[in-house]
Amino acid sequence: MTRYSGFVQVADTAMHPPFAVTVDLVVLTVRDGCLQALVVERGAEPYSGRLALPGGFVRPDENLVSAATRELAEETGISRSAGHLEQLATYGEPDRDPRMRVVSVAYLALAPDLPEPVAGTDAAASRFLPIEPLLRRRGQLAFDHGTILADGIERARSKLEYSALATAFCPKEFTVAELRAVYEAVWGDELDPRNFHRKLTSTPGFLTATGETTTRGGGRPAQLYTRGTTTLLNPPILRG
Amino acid sequence: MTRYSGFVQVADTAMHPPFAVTVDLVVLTVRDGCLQALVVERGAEPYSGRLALPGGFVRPDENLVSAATRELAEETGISRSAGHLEQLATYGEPDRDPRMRVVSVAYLALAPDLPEPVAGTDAAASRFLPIEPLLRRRGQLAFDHGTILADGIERARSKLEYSALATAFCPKEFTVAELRAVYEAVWGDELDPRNFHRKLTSTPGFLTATGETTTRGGGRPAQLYTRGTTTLLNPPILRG
DNA sequence: CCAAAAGTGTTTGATTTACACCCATGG
DNA sequence: CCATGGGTGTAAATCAAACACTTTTGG
Repeated sequence: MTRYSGFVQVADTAMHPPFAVTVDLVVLTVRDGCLQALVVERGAEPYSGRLALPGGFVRPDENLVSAATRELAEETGISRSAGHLEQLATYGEPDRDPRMRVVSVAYLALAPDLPEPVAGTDAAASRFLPIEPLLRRRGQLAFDHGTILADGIERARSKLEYSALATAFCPKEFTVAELRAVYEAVWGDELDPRNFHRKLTSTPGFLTATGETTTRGGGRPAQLYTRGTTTLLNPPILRG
Repeated sequence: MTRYSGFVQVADTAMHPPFAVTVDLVVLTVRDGCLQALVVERGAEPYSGRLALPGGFVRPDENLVSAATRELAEETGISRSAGHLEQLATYGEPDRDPRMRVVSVAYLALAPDLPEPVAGTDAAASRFLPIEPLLRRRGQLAFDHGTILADGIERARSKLEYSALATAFCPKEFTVAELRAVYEAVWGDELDPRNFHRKLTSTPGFLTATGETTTRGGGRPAQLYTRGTTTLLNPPILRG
């Protein structure tokens, strides 16, 4: 099988081996009290029928973030403005795709719980699944996507500890208890509601009170907040 | 100017735009009490005569770490075993190289202070320069290497805070004072020698005493240590 | 009024900081 | 014996965990 047919010819006459470049996405959300990841079922060879991460080829005149943003919108309907998007890592083992030499730039996206992937688009084939079974069977995922998924989850967990990233899983306005539920879902640990509340509200610039309250959790009305300007949390929520 | 002459033809008949893939290296060391970065002077267009980061094309059957390791050895004589090497980020703006579409995977390397780059090799053209002037004139660097360098330094600083990475700047055996000098060089801050000593020696598994002592710092002989097995430091050296 | 969740105050123990002090060497 | 840096002890200040207690809603 011909892996690729030639070399890229550039103007200075040097010859460089050609690569295809893709972006792959680890999209995480918190749903039903647990951390879930977005997967698609592959419809074509190789790995037809297997679960894979959403992603696709980078276009000739598109930068990497744009490609990731575009794929995210195409496959989930999530716009860049909600949630959070950051580069994760790049994967380039020569045999990671049996067809040809593909280097994949992986992105990590954190999104609030959405109604459902938008039907009638590519997103129809995509769905959120709890990460525990996915990680246990990571070898079943297409390509090296099991590794990419594990790396993305590890990154998300470690960044949540000492940054305001958890708010990316919440809707625009949220209560302290909703934010706490995110932390508890990500680690499985229980946190003391009272100390958690004090810690976050006493960090200046971390949360911005809207002045509105809600009773959607039951009980006494809770203050609604939006993300503040401070992104770093020092010391972190969980201590090792 | 022809940016590239064609498309990569793969066996399944799909056509994908061809990219060249390179690795670029941010190599840091502590020398003369300050953080320094390895740069080379470019000998060819584009950016001839400008300072650039060491790096080069990824070969057809080579993975990304191997390419980074190879370039590091070729340009500095540093072997993988000394120091530390990790992936930093990937840069893929369509116009970052005027010749063609190049995606560059950047690696961050931390190395102990070496005698000198090995002469008679590619390394002859490379040298360590203090990071302050380089960062001030980051716009002068070839391609987007100013951005890559800044990202690498930021990553190194933030990882040093809460991990054992600082030992990568030290020779195999080192004293607590030598390790403290690394932290002081990286941030410019002064740290209390006594509390610093207590903190590191009381973290189990962080440092391994060799039993040997040295008087190379003057004064009372200091215990020599090697890196321990524990990589994480919690809480970190510097508090925000 | 009761249950449920939000939010505050206070106690206790751990951690950090600052700095006094002793130790072991070279000159 | 003195200067130099290595290393230990300790008290005061700060911070975090645990939990009793008050507040404000819905039913």
